[in-house]
Amino acid sequence: MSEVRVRFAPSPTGFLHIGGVRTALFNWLFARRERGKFILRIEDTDQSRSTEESIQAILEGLRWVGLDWDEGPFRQTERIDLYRQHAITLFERGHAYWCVCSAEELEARRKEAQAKGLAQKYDGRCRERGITTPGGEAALRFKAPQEGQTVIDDLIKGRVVFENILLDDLIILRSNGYPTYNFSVVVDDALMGITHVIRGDDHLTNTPRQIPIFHALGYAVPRFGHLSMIMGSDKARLSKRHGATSILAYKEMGYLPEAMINYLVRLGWSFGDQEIFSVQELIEKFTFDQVQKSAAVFNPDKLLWVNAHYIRQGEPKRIAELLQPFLAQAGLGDEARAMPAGWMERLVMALRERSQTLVEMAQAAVPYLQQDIPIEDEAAEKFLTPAIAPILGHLAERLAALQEFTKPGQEAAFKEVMERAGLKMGQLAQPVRVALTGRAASPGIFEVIDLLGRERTLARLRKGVERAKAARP
RNA sequence: GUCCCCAUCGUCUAGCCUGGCCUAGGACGCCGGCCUUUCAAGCCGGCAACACGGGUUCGAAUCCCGUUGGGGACACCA
Repeated sequence: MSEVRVRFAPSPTGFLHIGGVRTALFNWLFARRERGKFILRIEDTDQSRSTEESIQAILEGLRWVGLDWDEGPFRQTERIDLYRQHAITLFERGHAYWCVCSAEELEARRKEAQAKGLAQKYDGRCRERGITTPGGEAALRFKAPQEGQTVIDDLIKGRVVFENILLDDLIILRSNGYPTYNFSVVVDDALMGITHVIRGDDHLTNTPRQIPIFHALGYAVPRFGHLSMIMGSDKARLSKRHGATSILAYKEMGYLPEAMINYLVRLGWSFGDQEIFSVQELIEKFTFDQVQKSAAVFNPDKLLWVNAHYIRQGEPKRIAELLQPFLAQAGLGDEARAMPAGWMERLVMALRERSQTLVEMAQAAVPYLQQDIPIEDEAAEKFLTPAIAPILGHLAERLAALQEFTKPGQEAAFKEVMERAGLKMGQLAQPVRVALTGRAASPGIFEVIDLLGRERTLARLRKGVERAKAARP
């Protein structure tokens, strides 16, 4: 049984987007499950549009989501000679011919054909010219078969049949000596021993163009699997118009890589009713026959839910580490680092049930890290009233008098103050919450006290008393 | 225009291959409730779909044909 070899072959003409990551993920999962190889190949033969920056963004994006590759990254621009050699071989064997039609002529003919409602296909006028050594600019065209059918037994779509009469004589070598996509892919897939070509749906019609090239070159044809596209809420193909589509943008928005993986895999693949999968589980369970044939709409709300799930379930220590850059961005990096060991983990445990992203968590962390906190007007108006001032003052006294500043003592203090004032927990806790955090919503009040510690708790409580006294009745 | 792919709640999907167990299940979101020191989380409940039309069959979400709708491809881009 030969080894499974799959590849992810992005073109570096922009950032790595969500759809690309999903394609890479399905390839990677299949490779890992089959104990095969996952190969990374950069298709940068478009000189004018490829950038080094894009290449780096692709590598960084893949690393972030944990899709490690076994071979590569190979770059097609470093393999140009290989393509030329193969192209010449094809010419020598009579499978290709020189074409001297200019790009302008071709464009004009194409437009004319379109206007007349005819097939937009090369008319083959250079096919029989038998040019052996082109004088000026010339491109090499592949002689596509014009009879019979090309059948694909697709891993996902099933049997797909194309009539060869529809096949165009594709240019395989441009007049500038560079190979075109449909040719370099075939040469690389063949030479790299790719056994399964798993790629986007948009390549399905390229497949019947590529298969004859494999044949002409005398190489084995790999198996193909075409994944459906991911669309935006307007059912149009996902693009910049739909907001963040770069995988790294999600990192910056505070999403966890495992959440991205989990969400993306469920976009088109399923395992019964299960929603949450660890990567290990995915490797064990992933199969192509559970991959959906139809396109899927990207749903940001569900991604958010998955992310919140992983924030809640994650190791507090790790979440705390991942949170650090977001705190730094909020100007609280130094404060966070100054906290005693284990404190950040307690903070994470207190905030994780209320944070859907790390950005949200960083915002929620402000009252516990910042020295002076603003008190939201609406919250103060509602809860820091003159009537509550003496009661808060009393609570501050009781807390200050505690021998040990621990939860049982704090609870006793609250209880005593409540009884004396004839208040219920909610009536006391809300004003305290506003005084301590400046907000009307927060983790449990004793968790807040624990995070703030004795000094800050007492200071903020006293400050709250002043604010309450000064409030309009 | 030509060719190709696709079609279950608003969205992701189970079920379809191997018709009856489907008065179509789960998840996100939404609505209501419970819990409760707030907000969440959690739990319980609700709303909501087999695109349409023919066939095949005792019986079709499931098989076949057509229609409609959506997507993709038709470059010296990838």
